[in-house]
Amino acid sequence: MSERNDRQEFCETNVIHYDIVENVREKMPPEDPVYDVAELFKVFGDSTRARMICALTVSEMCVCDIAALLGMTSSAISHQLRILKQAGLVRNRRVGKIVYYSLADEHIRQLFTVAFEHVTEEKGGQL
Amino acid sequence: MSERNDRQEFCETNVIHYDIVENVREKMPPEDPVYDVAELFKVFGDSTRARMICALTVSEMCVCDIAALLGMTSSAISHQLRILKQAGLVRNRRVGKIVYYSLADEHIRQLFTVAFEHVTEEKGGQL
DNA sequence: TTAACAGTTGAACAAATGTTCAAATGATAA
DNA sequence: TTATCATTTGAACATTTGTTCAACTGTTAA
Repeated sequence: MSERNDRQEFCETNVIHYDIVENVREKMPPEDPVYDVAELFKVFGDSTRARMICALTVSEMCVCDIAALLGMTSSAISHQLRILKQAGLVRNRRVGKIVYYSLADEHIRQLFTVAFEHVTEEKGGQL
Repeated sequence: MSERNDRQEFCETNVIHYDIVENVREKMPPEDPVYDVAELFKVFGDSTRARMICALTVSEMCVCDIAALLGMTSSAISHQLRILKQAGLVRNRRVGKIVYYSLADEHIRQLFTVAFEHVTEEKGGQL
């Protein structure tokens, strides 16, 4: 996590395009939410967690079932579920010994949908 | 990156809800795109890169200016721009000594917009 | 040619991350 | 109670990752 950085090299002291830098500084979104967004994407940015989220998009599932579906140990899944829970992305409910997990927010589906559109369009980027 | 995993513990051999697991297995998106999506999110999931993308949302910028704006060295920025370039998220054009970078795709803005909505709504998640 | 400088690159290093393993909970059923 | 089992947890480990530093391109201008 990059915090403040006072280290200054060469190039940094004399900005080339002062007007552009100031313009962007004014108009770009405030710092804190950007860090939160990065944090959110970081949680999505692991293939195991991404697969778990895709699975939970279809149906509520217990730890054991997710582990079976993805071919991993319950321990590994549980660790990742904890991360998803802390990020507020999943909810859970307990029924006896079994804990069912489900998606906590509709934004998640939306983000994955747009991301899927992006990766399935074969490099047809528009300027 | 989690590849295949043949390791089986206890819980994995006897799936609790066979019907649910099979249902999800059928309906969840195919494997490969999910890995691509995770890869995309991983690129977004670093605060430096996220800040760079937010800056480029406002205006095209050169390496030096981005470094000045974010208070980092050009080297660090250049390394990250390479990652963004490889992911197909930024384009660049050279004008003399200066290299200008800009966003390559409209999906990026869209993804960040939705992500911002998510993080700014203070935990008001709907079921 | 030479000097200056924007940008890139590779090696090195510290910090963060995901999985495994073993042990511990917590709930059910005998 | 005891045994069983789904789940959680913490420590350990290997791997990945971001930044720094120094050296190197490539372009401009003297």
